[in-house]
Amino acid sequence: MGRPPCCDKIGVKKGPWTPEEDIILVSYIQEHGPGNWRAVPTNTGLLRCSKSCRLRWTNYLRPGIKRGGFTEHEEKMIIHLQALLGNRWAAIASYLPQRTDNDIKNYWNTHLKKKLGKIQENEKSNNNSSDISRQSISKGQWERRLQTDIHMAKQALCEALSLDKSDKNKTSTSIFDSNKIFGPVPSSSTEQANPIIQTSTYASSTENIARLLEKWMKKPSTNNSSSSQAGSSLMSTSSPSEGTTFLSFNSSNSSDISQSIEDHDAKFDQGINFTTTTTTTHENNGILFQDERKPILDNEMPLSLLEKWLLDDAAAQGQDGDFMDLGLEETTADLF
DNA sequence: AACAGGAACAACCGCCAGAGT
DNA sequence: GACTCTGGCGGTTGTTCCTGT
Repeated sequence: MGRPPCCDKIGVKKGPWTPEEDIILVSYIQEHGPGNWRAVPTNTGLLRCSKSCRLRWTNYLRPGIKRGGFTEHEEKMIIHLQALLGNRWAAIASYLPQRTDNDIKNYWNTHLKKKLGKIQENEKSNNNSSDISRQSISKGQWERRLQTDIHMAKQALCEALSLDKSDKNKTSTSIFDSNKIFGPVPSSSTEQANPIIQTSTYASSTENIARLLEKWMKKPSTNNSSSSQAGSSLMSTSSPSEGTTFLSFNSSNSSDISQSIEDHDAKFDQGINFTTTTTTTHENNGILFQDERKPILDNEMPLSLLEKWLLDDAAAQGQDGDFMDLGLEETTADLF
């Protein structure tokens, strides 16, 4: 009946990981690859539960993680994505390939939330009612636009897949669930206008968000990604195994590592996709590592496009401004 | 130099959906 | 179909570091 327990709670070590534990874990994953976390503690002798091993790997040891201060560019992306997606840190992190959801969550809670709070207080104290009303109007506009585009996307997909229209009445078989991805939509007349949104389920992957948003993109971006400082920040961390595509227990090869980051970022900026499990041919002290950077899925727009959309005031709106002109621009503008 | 308070971040906790048996 | 576990996620906590007094 069922699976055996992943670990017994007795004798499980808690608290900060030691460098020795990190090395053991990295060595094991290097040999067997990530996954099957249940087997990790038993096979490595680590007195950690499988969950702890997984978290340590995904949040700290995984190659390609960028640590250190967030750039202004990343801050803006997080703020916009948070406004759009809510506290769906994993979804937000999928658009910041070198950041973990935990990192983004922490950064939001410790930095950005406070910043935004202060700004909102300032706005309140200024009692700028006209701005507030304009914000709410703009927000309604982009929500409607969002729903409309979801609707259109669903229709297009239904046509493409030749779905039976009767499926629209079945919540379990419909395709999109805007509530799941975008959070509950405020009650408004748009619910009637787009009833499908209420009753659908979503394919539950962030690339779908990108697909939905793709039509808002007007032109390919030439933006530089936010990762230009990845190399320095990566190597400045204390963990012996931190790095990018390739891990090294000594950091003597930092120039190679930095170069590797830059190479990847260059591809990133050019919109060239690479996948989660791309095995690199780079060798460092005879050790091969798999590239575990977050995937750019086949149907996902290049990150830079999304960044362009997020950061370019005019990218997704007309001169009047209808989508991103939701007060956030004003709000976030004060931040920087 | 010592202390207090706040900031930053790593890690844990609890919940949930999906999958294995 | 029921039960149990895994993996993922978001929220929260605990510890360490930093800064001001």
